[in-house]
Amino acid sequence: MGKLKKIKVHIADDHMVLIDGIKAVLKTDEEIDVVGSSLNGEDVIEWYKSNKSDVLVLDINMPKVDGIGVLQEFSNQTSRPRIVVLSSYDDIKLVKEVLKIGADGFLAKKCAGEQIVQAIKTVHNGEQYFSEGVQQKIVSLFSGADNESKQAQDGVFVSSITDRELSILKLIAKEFNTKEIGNQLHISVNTVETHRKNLIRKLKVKNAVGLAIYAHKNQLV
Amino acid sequence: MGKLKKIKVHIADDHMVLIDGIKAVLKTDEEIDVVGSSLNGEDVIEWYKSNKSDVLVLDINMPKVDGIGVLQEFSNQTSRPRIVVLSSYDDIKLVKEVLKIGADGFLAKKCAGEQIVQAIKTVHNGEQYFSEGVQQKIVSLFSGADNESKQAQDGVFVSSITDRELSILKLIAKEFNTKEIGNQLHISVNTVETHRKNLIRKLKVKNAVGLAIYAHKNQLV
DNA sequence: ATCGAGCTCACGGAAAACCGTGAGCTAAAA
DNA sequence: TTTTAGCTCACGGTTTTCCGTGAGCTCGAT
Repeated sequence: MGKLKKIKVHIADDHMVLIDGIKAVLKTDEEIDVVGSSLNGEDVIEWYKSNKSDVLVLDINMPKVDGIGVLQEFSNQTSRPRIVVLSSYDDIKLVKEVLKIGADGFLAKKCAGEQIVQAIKTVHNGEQYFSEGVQQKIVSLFSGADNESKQAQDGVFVSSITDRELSILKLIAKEFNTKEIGNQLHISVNTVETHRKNLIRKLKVKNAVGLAIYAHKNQLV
Repeated sequence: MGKLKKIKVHIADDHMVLIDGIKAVLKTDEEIDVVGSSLNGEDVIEWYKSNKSDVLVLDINMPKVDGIGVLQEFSNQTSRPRIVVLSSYDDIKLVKEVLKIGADGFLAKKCAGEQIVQAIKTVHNGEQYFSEGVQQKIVSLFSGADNESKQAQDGVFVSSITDRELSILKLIAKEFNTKEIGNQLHISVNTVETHRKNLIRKLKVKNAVGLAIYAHKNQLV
């Protein structure tokens, strides 16, 4: 029992049912030890100020500070845990985003419980781990013919939206209209319309409803 | 071991991680036995054609047939399991909806794992179970002064939307505009606008974006 | 048999969203 | 230092949404 140096894991998810569930699953594995858990991003950051773990299982959709925020917090720290992102959606855009800011693995929640064990061990071993559907999507992106692959990237990898656009996107997804957004941000309605226009183009949706849906799917609200 | 007649439980959720997690949690309880699980509503209905359980833990947001659909399927059956609805959102409107069509309990996913054990035992015992936040909301609705309570009900309990309105709502949430919806349903754009108007009024939102958000929050898509 | 709920449709006007296009400013990157 | 990316704003025209109001039809409940 004292022989193995267990992998210390911290779990962050706003659904306590899921945390308790994952804990119960991981308890069956001898190499893994759950040393902490958090219900929101703020608590995660707080926890790591006075504790440390080898791996962090991180949900994207959390109150206060979300998974993205936590990743950004860790991004300029030298000593940080390996991070497995947990998400309801296996959205390739989201995968790209979180990889860019320091995630080591990506696990869709639809995966079997056993996979989370595998994911933790894999990232702890210094490799990257992706659940099946994600893996396939990534591969298919780079397996296309040369001329097609560039277009495919244009189509799938969104030219990332700017900070300002993100603000507008969030407000649109909160049911505010152009005039109200302009007032809140102290900018002209014309400017808001320009941003909305660019968002619609970049995110390849048809209208404000599409933007709101995108925002909700990507847990921006 | 053979002494206790265990409570047979079936779990339905589209996230296998959650199923495996709940299974692991329930395994620690001597009175409960997980006898099956499903990843979508169709499988749930299929399973119960040749099996039975005492309690069904049912997620609302599932592909193919969602939790609502499963409840409706059970609603006119004599022999059906007690049902605990599991949902990401502790939306009082949703609670009212599922209770009306036969749910026995309502558990928000943010609850602790232990609560699911309690919920299963409670509904199996013939009582209703609600997680804390939901309980509070229900109580607060009926604890108000007489003159206020009626208004409060008007505000919180939505005058339920009709089947046709639901169809339109779903299509709006899929980014279709009025003309497209009219074509798909073979009705006039005027009619679609009427339905949309009534939806905006009934759901107390400001515009189509609000409708889309409502639809997504309530997992109608 | 009457009543109400649900679905259908129409019309007209106001408001908001949508679209293209062009352009000035600033700060950071090449 | 030149260039680029991001934020800002304007304008005119088209399309869509929003809103009130009224009305006919059907079906099931009272």
